[in-house]
Amino acid sequence: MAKKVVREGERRRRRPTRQGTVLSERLIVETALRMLREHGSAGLTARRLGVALGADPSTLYRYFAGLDDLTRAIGDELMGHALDGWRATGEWRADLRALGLAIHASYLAHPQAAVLTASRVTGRPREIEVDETILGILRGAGFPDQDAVGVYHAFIDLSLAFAALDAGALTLTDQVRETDEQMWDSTYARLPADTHPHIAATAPLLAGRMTRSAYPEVLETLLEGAAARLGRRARRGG
Amino acid sequence: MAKKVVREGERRRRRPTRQGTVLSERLIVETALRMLREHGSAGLTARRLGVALGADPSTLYRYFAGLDDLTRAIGDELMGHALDGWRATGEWRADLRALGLAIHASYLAHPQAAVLTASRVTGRPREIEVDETILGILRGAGFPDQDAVGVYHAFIDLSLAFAALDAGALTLTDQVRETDEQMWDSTYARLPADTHPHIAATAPLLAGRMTRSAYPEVLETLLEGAAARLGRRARRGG
DNA sequence: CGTTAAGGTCAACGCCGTTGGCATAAGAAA
DNA sequence: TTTCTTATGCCAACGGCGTTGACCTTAACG
Repeated sequence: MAKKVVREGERRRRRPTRQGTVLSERLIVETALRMLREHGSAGLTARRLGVALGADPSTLYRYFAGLDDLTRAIGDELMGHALDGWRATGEWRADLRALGLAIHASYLAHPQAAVLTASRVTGRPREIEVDETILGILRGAGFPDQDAVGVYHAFIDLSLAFAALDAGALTLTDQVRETDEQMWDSTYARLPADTHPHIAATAPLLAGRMTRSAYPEVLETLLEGAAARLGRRARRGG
Repeated sequence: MAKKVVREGERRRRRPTRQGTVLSERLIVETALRMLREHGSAGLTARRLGVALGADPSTLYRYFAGLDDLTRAIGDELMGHALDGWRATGEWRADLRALGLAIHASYLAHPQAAVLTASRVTGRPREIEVDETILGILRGAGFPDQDAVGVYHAFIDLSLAFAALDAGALTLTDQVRETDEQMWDSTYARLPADTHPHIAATAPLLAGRMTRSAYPEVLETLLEGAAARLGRRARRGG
């Protein structure tokens, strides 16, 4: 077996597989992401990944301690994507909004991966970079450390939580998702007004709204709250 | 095979299994919840559930179309638990806060189930009951339908999203979770101040905060925002 | 150029969800 | 009470899974 995983930096011998591919951590993660996108989260298996790479499944254990370890690497890759598509403007509220939406979008672009990784602390480079960036924005905006950490915590968990929730909906098979979405028309819209007056009264509004994400609005509310706190503190002359 | 699932209401013959248990949808769901709690989400398999019930695994297919179907039923059960431990007071903000925390707590009490079900629209009775309740609170508080639906959407998705996120952390095996939590001490606290000044400056605050949920604070922020909107509308004399 | 061990392959283990076929006893009908 | 039907249980099997240990092969270092 793979007694021990060699870290990417210390890897020396790059021996091609029988089918000729030269493996690397990066190649494996990218291939896994592609498979997730194309075949869904149930579509990523060690065996299939092996076939896609042109390598024996057990070879993966030379690079990752197990699928769980691979999962962390995938999560970090998503964080990296988010950061790559973001630029600082110096205006804290706009920057946080943009970064939050970028993280959300990056995860939703790979829903299967998002579901697997959103609740993990990877401690890998790109994740750390994101955290440093957020804290920098907040402290730069004048939030005292205590508040900065509070807003950071709310911000990152909110973003990941919605990423996972919204991604979860996307990972369902087409058929199941359709069933879920039609629930608003088929079940909720037909509840009689005498037993469920409030749902009945708002059914059309619900059907129009519940199939898209509440994340942008909630994020805006959070930023609004943070701005208010910052304002109060400034006015108090803290 | 189980050609067709008989719905609970139409079930007639209650034949005991070889080992003497008399099955029912309810018994199966409760047993599944207990297994999830005791053995983790990887611990719930059709075979093990069969053993726990004293029945052949394939018998489950007489009650549920598959594990996915069982999953929905489990999710609805969690919603039921939340609602059972909640009482209305008539003060909308307190009521929503309590209900949100009850939902969050109910899901966290069964993290493995929460992860499986949080992003599903089950369309089952208890879920519908929760939705009707929330909409009732908001409309009763004077929110016009458009706003009520908006706040409802943010509220329920926020609560489920955090339930899933926080539950996700709890579903990790003890060893993995410890690794994740220690990350704040082992990795983040040791980042040098010259490369990661903001993390370095706030490391102790981070370590103290990141291992608990941000949900209560974020929920409060959301309610604050909703109250503000309601106040503005009232002052405008809407 | 010889040695070493990294990094491949192979075969096997014990799980998994699900299905088709079959047996049997619960409850309706007589 | 007996008979009949069929709901509901059981069994055996399928193909797939993650992971492991033993074994080969060859790239790279001295």
